[in-house]
Amino acid sequence: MDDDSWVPPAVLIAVDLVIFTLRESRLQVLLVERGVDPFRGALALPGGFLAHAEEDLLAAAHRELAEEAGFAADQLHLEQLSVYGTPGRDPRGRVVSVAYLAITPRLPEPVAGTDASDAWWIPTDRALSPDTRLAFDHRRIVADGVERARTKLEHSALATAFCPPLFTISELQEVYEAVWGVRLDPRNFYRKVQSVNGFIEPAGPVRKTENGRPARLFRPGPRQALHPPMNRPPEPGASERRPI
Amino acid sequence: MDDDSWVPPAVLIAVDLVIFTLRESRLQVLLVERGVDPFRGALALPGGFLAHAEEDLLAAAHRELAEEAGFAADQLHLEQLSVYGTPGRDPRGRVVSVAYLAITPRLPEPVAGTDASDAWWIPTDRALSPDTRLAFDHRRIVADGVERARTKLEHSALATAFCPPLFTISELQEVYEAVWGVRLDPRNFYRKVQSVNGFIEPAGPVRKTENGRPARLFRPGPRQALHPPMNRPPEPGASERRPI
DNA sequence: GGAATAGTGTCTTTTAGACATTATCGG
DNA sequence: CCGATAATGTCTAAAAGACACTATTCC
Repeated sequence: MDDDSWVPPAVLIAVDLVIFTLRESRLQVLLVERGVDPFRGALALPGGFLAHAEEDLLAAAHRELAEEAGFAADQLHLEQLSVYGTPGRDPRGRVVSVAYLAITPRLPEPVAGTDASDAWWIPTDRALSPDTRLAFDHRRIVADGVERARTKLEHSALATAFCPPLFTISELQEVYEAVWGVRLDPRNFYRKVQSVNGFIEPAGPVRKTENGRPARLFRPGPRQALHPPMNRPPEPGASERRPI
Repeated sequence: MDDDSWVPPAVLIAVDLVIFTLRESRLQVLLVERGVDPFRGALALPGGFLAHAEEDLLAAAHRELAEEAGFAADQLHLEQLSVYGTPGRDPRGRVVSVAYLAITPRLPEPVAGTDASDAWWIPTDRALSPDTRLAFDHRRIVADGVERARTKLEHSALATAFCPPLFTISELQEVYEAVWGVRLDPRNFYRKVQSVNGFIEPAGPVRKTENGRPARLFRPGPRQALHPPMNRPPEPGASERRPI
């Protein structure tokens, strides 16, 4: 196997961003239309190659976040999702891509300062449908991101990242319903979410108007990991419970 | 930023393996003593560079698994843990390393067919202690692996991977106690583990001897994700429960 | 018999889930 | 008043946790 002339192969490193938000009560992902040729015209996740050999992966992700989606550097929390390095995944050569997950509160219609081609918020179920053509293996990356978001909602305070700095419990419930794709009982949700340690805390006796009775406002609590976790209702598909 | 002469930087790709097992009722990790110069003499995770530019990441991990730890190719399940690519992490240059997690049942004393330098099973708490010198950022990788194993034990049937094909409920409990670092009530554990869907299933009316009453044998069930999950006791550190 | 581990039963407390009821807004 | 949403209360069923007890082996 080894001989003296062997040197390890060098490959290209890319970062891809799965940026989620909530719009129209649906989980949506930011996609850009590719203007250059591998998959020109197809939708793709924001991302790109490392700028130089000394650039940190997370720094590259933040740079792409600013360049392609107009988000200020540390405006958003980025979390590593997974790595995608199958040899054939990029026709230009061997590319290993590190995917990052980011969450943002509701934003004004299009995306702020898009540098490159146009960027759109696309509902994840539409992005994942076979009708939508996504570049590279980005359909799988989006699917992994959705799955990650779903489980993180159970065990972490991630849901508050979808909300503005002050939010009502109904708004928080909307996040859970959209990401999990289920309906939850507002009364039980109300109780549950307040019984979990430092998940959310009251933000003054302030209130807010809309249609019915004004709701109290809350802000994210100090606790990042939720104990006990939020309970995701079981999928109706599989038969649960032991036979005896 | 862009100009026509710019080309993306190429970096070296490595894979590192976090291989866990249970020995002496403790969670242990496989480490090899480095025989070559960056960190020569220090302990490190098994791993290495891609063999060639077309090698798949998972295939590279399996190859290293065989070369450095003597495990047959698909004898062990590998799962991606995380990526480590901080610019200074390898003195030889820019290296991005993909870490994989693997679990193996108890094995005979040293490691089977170690090709390279010597390999040892080291208890994770010792590997993570400041006294132990680990190469590169491998202390962090081991720490991430332990954390991953802990949470996977809650929600997946991973614990059975620590056990031989047929095992007793006590043996399974030993896994949970070692990885979580807690004591569990054998009677409640017994009930709980059997009430979770397809987690484990009885393997004939067979039995086994040791010291007291013979125990029934079980084999891993079909279910990979556990519903409901196993409950990890809360750390005694933080004050739990809402104040009112 | 005793020591040791396996397995069962029972009780109490907590939690999840279903759902009635009251409260506070804008008309 | 009505409609709408927020917030609280109440009941029931399920699950978690504590722990007594019985069962089966070896000595």
